[in-house]
Amino acid sequence: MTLRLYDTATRTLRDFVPLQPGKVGIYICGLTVQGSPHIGHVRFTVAFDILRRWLERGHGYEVTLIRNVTDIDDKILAKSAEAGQPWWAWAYAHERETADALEALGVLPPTYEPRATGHVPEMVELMTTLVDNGHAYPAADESGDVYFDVRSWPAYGELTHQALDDMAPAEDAEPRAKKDPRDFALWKGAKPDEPASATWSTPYGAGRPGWHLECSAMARKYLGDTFDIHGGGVDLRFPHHENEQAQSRAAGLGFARYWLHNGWLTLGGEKMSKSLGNSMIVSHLLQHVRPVVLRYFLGSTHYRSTLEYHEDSLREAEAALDRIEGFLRRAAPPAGGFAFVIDYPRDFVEALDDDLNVSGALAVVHETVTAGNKAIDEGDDDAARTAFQQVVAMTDVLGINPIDSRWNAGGGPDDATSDALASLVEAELAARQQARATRDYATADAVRDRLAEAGIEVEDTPAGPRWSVARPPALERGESSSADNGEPPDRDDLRDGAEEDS
RNA sequence: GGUGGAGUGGCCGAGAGGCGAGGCAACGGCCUGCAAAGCCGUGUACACGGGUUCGAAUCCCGUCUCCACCUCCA
Repeated sequence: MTLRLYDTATRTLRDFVPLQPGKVGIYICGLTVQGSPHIGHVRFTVAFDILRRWLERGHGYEVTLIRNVTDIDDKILAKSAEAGQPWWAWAYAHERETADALEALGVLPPTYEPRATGHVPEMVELMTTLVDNGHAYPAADESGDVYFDVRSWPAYGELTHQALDDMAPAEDAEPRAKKDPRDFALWKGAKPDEPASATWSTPYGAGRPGWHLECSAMARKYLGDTFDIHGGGVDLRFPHHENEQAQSRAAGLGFARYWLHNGWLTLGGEKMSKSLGNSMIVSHLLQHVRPVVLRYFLGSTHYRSTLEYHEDSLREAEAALDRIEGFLRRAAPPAGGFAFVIDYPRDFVEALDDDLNVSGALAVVHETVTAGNKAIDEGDDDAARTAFQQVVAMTDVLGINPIDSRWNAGGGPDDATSDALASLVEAELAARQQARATRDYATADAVRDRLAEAGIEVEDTPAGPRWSVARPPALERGESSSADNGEPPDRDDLRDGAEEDS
């Protein structure tokens, strides 16, 4: 089977053929660690995590995944100054928070996660190449800025299919010494009010890197001059990715062979932004909902589509996931286990190979769950076991296997406590069974009610009663907005849309 | 002005000329002492107007609406 991916550079579905057989290099633009990530910020990590898992598990590729951390930029400097902290402390705190959120969501760590500030020499080298070959120039004023000369690169605009003359020129707050208003900064000269720790010296003066240059330099360092896939959110297509490609190719590098861009998470039909307050911050939301439920929601639709979040989204995700989990627990393998065979249903493979159609893949998961439940009802152990294996294999690829120990590790009672609880519940259930045997249903139901009050759910099955500790339901209706009560809005909430940050 | 994306049933969401993806919700049934879980069934969905076709949600023409990007947003 061939994996086909939609390449936004050519706007076509292309067969994926890696540069080197058996290996795939992927660069994804990571987050600028200027604040706490909201769920819109992390959608792309789930989307590309599924791509990575499918390349590895479905196709056997060895994947090198690079996701950078932009740990210096205007907003980090501004916000840290406002908070009275060093910029690097501010950046690191949010880098940690982001990493924790992604870890909670089961996003596999990238092969390398380079920080921009750790790669200044590589950036300066790239910049020097561009100045030397005439595609970049130091600003004529004394600003210390270095600009890319878009007029010197006829292919500029190629990635996003725009003609240079049709682009609206930037309305800079302060006029800059650019040859063309569309020239973009490779390097930003140091400003007097900025901390000295935020500047590095270069042949063109002291300053700090521009955003675009970072990614070109880091992609080259870890993936080579030419690599397979470059991914990111659609908003990064222009200017960021256009600029990356222009500067890298102008420097003689092949750069990315396929471009993948993911769609938005929307709320009320509009792009999620920070003006929502804190309710959508991943760490806040995870106080109310299991990580696997949020992961299911974020990964439930095609990566290029917008994904609409509404107040019932997480409850729907939880219900769907509970159905899958219910089947896996019903079909739990014998204590001794069995030889596990990875066996993806054909339709599942076709769905994911078709530009990662996760909705189609999830449909196969649910159909397999239905077939498995039916097999259990009919006592067809072989069919039930096959379905069990398939559902585990498929949900592992999507990162939503509800019985994966990663979702259940930590936070629970220790073994001794669990054992004690089990003996108490089982004593109660034995009494209830005895009552049921003598048709004393009042007593039997009283036991069940008592257990329910303690948070123990009981289900009668042909094999006898089963019990489990009930979970609190995901996010009650409206809770997402009330979660913010009493908290002052972010400063950004008070600004207009042009200042929205993400 | 330029460049993209999108309008599918109560909701979320795939699909892309003929067979109603899937999930959530709802209703009915089977099973159950009763529940729960599970299974079975129930919907006449494709923004609007034309056209092509034996057949259009899907192709063509036109219209409307929404969203995004256009120099540091995932």
